[in-house]
Amino acid sequence: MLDTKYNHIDVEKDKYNSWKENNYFLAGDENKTPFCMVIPPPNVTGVLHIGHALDTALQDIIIRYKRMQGFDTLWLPGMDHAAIATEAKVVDRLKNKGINKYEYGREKFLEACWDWTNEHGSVIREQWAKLGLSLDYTRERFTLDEGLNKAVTKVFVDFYNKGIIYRGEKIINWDPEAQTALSNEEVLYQDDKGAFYHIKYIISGTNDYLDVATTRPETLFGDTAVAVNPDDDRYKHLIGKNVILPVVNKEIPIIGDEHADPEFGTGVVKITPAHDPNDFEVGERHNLERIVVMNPDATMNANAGKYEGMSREKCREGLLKDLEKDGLLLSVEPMIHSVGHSERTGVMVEPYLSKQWFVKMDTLANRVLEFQKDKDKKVNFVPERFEKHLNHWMEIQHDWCISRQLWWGHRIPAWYKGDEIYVGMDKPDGDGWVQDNDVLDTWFSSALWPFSTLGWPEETSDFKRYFPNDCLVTGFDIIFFWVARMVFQSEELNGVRPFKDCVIHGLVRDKEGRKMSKSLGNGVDPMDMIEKYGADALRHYLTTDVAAGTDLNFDEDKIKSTWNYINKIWNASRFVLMNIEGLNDISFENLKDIDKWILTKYNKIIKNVTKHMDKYDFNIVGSELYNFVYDDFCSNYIEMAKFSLEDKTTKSVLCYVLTGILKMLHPFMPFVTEEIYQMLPIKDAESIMISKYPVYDKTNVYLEDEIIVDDMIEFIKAFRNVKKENNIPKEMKIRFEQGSNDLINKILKLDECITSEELDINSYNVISKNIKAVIYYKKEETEADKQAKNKEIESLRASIERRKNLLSNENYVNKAPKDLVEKEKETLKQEEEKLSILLG
RNA sequence: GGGCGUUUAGCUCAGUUGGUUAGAGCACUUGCCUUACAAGCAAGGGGUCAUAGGUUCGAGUCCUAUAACGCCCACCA
Repeated sequence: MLDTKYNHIDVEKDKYNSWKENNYFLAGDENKTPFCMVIPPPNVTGVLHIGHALDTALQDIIIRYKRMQGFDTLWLPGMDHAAIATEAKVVDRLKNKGINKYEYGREKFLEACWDWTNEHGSVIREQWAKLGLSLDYTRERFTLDEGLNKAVTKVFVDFYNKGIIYRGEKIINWDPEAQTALSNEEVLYQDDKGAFYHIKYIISGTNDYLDVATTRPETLFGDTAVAVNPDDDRYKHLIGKNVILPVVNKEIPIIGDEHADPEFGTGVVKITPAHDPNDFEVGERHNLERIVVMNPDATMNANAGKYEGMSREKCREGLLKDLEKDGLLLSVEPMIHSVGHSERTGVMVEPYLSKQWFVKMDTLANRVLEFQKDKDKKVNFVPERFEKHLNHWMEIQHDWCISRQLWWGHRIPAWYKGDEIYVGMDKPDGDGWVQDNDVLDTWFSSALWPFSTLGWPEETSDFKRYFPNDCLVTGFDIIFFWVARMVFQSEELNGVRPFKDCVIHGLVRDKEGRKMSKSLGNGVDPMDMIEKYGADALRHYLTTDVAAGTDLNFDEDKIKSTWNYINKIWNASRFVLMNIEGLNDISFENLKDIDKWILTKYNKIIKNVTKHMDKYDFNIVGSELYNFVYDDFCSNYIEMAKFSLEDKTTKSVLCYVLTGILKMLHPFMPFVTEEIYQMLPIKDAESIMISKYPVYDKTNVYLEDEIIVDDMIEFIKAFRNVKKENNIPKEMKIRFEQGSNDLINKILKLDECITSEELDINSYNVISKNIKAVIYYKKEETEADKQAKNKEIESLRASIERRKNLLSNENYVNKAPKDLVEKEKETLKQEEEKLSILLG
């Protein structure tokens, strides 16, 4: 027998391993229709956070639902090597041991990375188990494993041969801390305090000057021109002349270029082609020299003259002083401007001229935009609005910088000998070839994840069976990083979308709505929550609290109340199990009104739940089931069934409906539902997770009987209300004028009422649709009672008035659905009757 | 500058194709240890659905404008 209290620790112990050992997580039943999802591979940098718990719980709900519906479900696990993130962690770890990465050497460093990966990988696997995720571990992959490495290399080589991947010298985002290039997505912009520094650039051979405004004076050493707009009347006569670059004292030309906006600043722009992407383009148009003035660590190089070796900040300070001394600093105008920072290290990103590898985006992106117009080819976003995010990103079409100056990752399959480049799967023949030192952006490999994990580029049976995937679940914050790239890669390499549906969820924030972060210390460890309330409560809370796609403000009190909900389910099950011992088959003979009533409600719930599960509307499913469990099943059916517990039909219905409830709840709360399922006397499977999901059965829908019991419930509620609101004493008598009912007597314990005529001093009417009764009791009507009665009469009159108006409105009667109008008429009739009784 | 989201009870949030009196949890009031559950049960209080217009017989829901807050993208010499 079950304990009186739900104990999540006991319930969740050992179940996961038994599921796993029984191979319930395994895919591959060829008799079934395949359904496949791949997990967004977590970084091996650390442990899972609450966002992972949400993300994976959603996926487990989908996969368990589909599995119970009879699909051959594959949910493929794996992890991401997370190039820059992991490398930073390992560098730190070595640093703590007094080891420098470069002195340590590439090979040994990579070994340290693998150690890290193995340690954290097993922690993550333990956490997946705690969460109850039904992942097929026989197919687990790692973005840096042999097969995926091969896939990545093949894509690189093929793309190079097709001209989609190229090597070029361009301005890229440089992280001076990690000392690597970054993609645009890895740069976060934030508003910083800065200033517009107005500097005097003397026009050669005159005493005149141009007022050049800049936010980055220290890049002055790389200036190779000054630009004005060719249509700017103030300056256009100067085009072709030279100015003297301050401090450096060399002549640079004044050029005319559209880039100079006459409306902005002074209308004069210094051009630094090696340190600004716009200037780079201007430089290309005018064939200007590119002078790099910084080292990779963002200290100034020899081109900065006496400032060589200083940090960019120190250089700026010194330079401004010198300019001021020479009278060349005209003014300093404070301003707020947004400055790019590295997503990973947080330092200010330096636009930096450098030779890198790029993916050419235009063709790839345009194909995605085309596919999204075709309903059979597009990725269906849930909620739909996120499709706009994808399309928008595709329209921007910045080429993707994919090389990273790191060691941990897929090494670029390019070899150099003098000016020669060779790109191929293996090292070229002959001596003197040196492989590119760099590795690829970690997202380059995860972009292939939906198919590389299934064996691609080999035509494996898994690939043929499970690709394209059916669904992918992830947060909106990585649509650009990951979803977008999977989509264009798959459409280029396979000619199809990588997955049919893409379910997007929001961020888990703290209670105040702030982003969780290390610096605020407001993060929540999902493992702590599991310890305190169980994975079932955590999963149900995270996946049903807010509407799809919106952020969730984490509130521990709500998990607590979810625990209470589970305790309710536990106790309802306890009651059912206590009363159905020995039941060995389900019999629906001689169904009573209440049996028909609950079966009808139950089937309606199945229909609704299935519909919303299919639309990934889990919060709606959650509240539908919650209301069904509390109101229909516990408060009403169980309470009414208590008077016919010897009846086999009652036992059958209790068992049948409870089983269905457990099954529909199972995807959300796998552990407790399994625990209870195992105790049922009648089961259709050895585990609930491989049992059959409930199906709507119209032969068990009885609309007439539903109305009868609904009416009884309404009456019972009204009776209790009247009794309480009017302070009616226990000594009373009740006389039914219509719809007298044994069950009502029992539930309201009316048989216990004293029936002496002496009580006949005061009376009160209780009516519902078809049940009418009068309560007689011995108590003088007080002033408060009278007032309450008057208040009720007033509100009834108002309601009748409103309804009469509505029904006399021809437009309403003609246009509104007929059954609705009928209902209104019915309600009006009742209200009028009630009023006349009240008025005596 | 462009786009998106949010605004509903004291707090956190639901609200499906427009349709009776707008829901839940927590908090609050009152009464109950009614042998499934006191971490519970029963009954109740609390909302001019951000504002202003419009469409409609009917608007929390659709349209237009405005405001506040949040997010994304672009630009920022």
